[in-house]
Amino acid sequence: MNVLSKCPLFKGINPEELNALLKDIHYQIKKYQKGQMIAMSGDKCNALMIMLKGSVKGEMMDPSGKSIKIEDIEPPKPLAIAFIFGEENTCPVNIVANNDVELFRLPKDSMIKLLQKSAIFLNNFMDIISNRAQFLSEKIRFLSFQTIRGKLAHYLLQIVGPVDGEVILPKSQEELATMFGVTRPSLGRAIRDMHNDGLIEAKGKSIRILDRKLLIQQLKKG
Amino acid sequence: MNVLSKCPLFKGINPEELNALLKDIHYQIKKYQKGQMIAMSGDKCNALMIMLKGSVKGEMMDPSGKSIKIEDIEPPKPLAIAFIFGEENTCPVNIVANNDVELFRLPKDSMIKLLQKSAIFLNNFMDIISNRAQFLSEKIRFLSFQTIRGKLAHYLLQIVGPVDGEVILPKSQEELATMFGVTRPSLGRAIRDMHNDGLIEAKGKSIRILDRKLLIQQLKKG
DNA sequence: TCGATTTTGTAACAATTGTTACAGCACATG
DNA sequence: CATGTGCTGTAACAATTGTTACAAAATCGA
Repeated sequence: MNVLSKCPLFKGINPEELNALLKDIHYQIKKYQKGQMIAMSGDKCNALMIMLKGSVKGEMMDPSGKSIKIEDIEPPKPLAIAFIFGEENTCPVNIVANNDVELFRLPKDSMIKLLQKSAIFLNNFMDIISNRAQFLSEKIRFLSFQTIRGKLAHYLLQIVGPVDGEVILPKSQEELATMFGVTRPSLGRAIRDMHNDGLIEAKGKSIRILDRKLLIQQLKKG
Repeated sequence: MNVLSKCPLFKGINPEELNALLKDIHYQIKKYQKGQMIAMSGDKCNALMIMLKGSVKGEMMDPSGKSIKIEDIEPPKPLAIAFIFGEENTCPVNIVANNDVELFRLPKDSMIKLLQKSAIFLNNFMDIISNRAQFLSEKIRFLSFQTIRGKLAHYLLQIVGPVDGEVILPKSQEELATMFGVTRPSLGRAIRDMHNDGLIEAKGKSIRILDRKLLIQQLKKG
């Protein structure tokens, strides 16, 4: 349970306290193999689930069946925590194991007990919920970029940060395209065009910003 | 305070109880005129704000300065409730008064007091937060439609519902376009094309579904 | 009712993205 | 080293959306 005490939900609760809290509470440890579907879009969110091991991806299927990758989640983070309560407490994404996965699972009513028992847990929960809302809100903003070039400019400025230099893209073009909600050849073209226009130097996964001003301008164009 | 007791945050709390709860708590009533900016994207969300009178709109500015209308909010609903806590408790949208507006404003620390005082309030808060997350999630899904026709099919099927017949669009094309994140002439073209293709009959704001099957197919195409 | 303002309808052209297909490259494995 | 797999680069064409501009229609307020 080392990982569990590192979960942001238990911040400020030391391991002894955590054990005491979990004493009268029914939880499970669940395991999944690579590729297994942990939760399907539309399934009920009836439990708190915290990553103990491995990695999962959250994907949203658009109406035509194409997937938009929302994020990868690793320990010690919780899954779909914002969707546990409410009139329609369904999971809005497919959650799939990227590799072998181990989850701490706490049914909803046990979780409610925890919320009532521990003000620290309650406060952490509310912080995390608002962080999730900010994340979703930021995703909306990103999807509102009108052009692939705009999305790319935004993404590159984010991963490169304020210091110029070469970075290695952490994802394949296919994965990035899925994240951007566009097709891979189109993303490749945008990279090529921006390389040819002198904004970046792109060699495979290696990217260097050549003209940060132009890149920021592209960002502002959306 | 009639409106306040109707707010979903106070569901299950009768007016006497509500008065008792608010007794030791510092709140304000704020007024705004049509067009006034109530909160700006990036402003701190340090208070619970509940609509008492009037109507406000939440808009997100995209990088190029174009606005995407997120929603209109009326009494007795709370504003930006999902963003009050967390590391980055900033408001992600501009909130502008559509007309004369009156708000109940409760500073964050007073709100925390309420959460600790009333389990009903706490439960209602968690329900509403999850409802907001579902709403944001649905917005992401909507923005992932690839075509304007797809967005329109989705929107029309939503407002018409399962019963065929003529509906009057509740918003101008310009407003709908803003909501869809597209331009007004392009939206008009999509409406015209779908009219010409026999999916709908469109006369100004009046829309009748002619071929629901084709419309659902269009929805599936994204 | 009239004038002002807003909304709708539309065309033509430009820009961007999607689709399909294939070749070449990089990396891992036997 | 050879082979298989996954990724990248790219072209050509099709489809969709944005932009600009203007006329007509609808709505609103005095």
